[in-house]
Amino acid sequence: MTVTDHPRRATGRNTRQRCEIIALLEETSEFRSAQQLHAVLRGRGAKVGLTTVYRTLQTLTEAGEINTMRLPSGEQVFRRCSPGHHHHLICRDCSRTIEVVGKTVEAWTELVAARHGFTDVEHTLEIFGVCPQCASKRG
Amino acid sequence: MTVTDHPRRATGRNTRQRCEIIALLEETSEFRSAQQLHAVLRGRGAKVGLTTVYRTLQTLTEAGEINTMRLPSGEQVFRRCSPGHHHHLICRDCSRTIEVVGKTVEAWTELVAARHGFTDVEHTLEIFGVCPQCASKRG
DNA sequence: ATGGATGCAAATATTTTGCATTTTG
DNA sequence: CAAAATGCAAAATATTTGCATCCAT
Repeated sequence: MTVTDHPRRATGRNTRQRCEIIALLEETSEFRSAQQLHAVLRGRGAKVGLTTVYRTLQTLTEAGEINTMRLPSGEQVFRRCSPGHHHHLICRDCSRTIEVVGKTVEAWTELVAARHGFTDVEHTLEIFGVCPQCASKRG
Repeated sequence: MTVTDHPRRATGRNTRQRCEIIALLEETSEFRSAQQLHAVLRGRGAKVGLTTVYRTLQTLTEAGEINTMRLPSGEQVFRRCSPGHHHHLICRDCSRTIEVVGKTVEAWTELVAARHGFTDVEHTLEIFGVCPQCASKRG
């Protein structure tokens, strides 16, 4: 028996700022940095401090409400949890991104981690290549 | 026919600093940050600037002589290339790193990419967790 | 000698923290 | 009201860059 819905844990008080940040995260499932999120909120006229954005994202991450990862540049990016873990197939030229799901990989990483006695396992996998469109443009 | 040895490309001038950095990288295959490497060199009495360490690591990375990745903390870490493509199982607490090889994953990424018509495919996969030692220290 | 390499200091960039003030429950 | 949340400013980190000097080729 597996419970698949996440019970939307309490993450503190419902302040205006927190609600706005959460609402923004709900809009898309794309990864965005704290700075980007803050800029969007400011652009919309919402009065939210950058510090609050950072602190809220941290709280939400700890509560398991959002996912986070690091870009190769070192920036930390966040997105709302999408129903189901997946990876990305990214075009090196045009950045087109395709979401892919892989039971195979999930199982393999679990196995490898378990074999070495690791717990609290997570993983990141990104596939980079050139998409058909960009490949044909090249010749 | 597959060539497995890397031809040790030229990476500029053989300055004392560069030689010392490269020699240090050769000592182990563990991932270390620029700051760590710099501290070790300084500790040994080698006169090398942090800036030079950063610049040398960047040059070596571009030349394909060393591998680099980001820790969840955001720090960039480097290590000499080991022969053969592999992935890492990394402890979130102590950063202990175990190299793992996975035909399964390699095959899966190839398949996924091919299915979408992608070419020139590469991928990155890192597994994060808590190693047995750190887990027991926690209780 | 000459262009690449170095190193200091200063600039960036990102994220965190101290603390006084505001707000939610 | 009390505890939690906010926001500013400043600190802490990590990395990069300007520029004068140095040195390997």
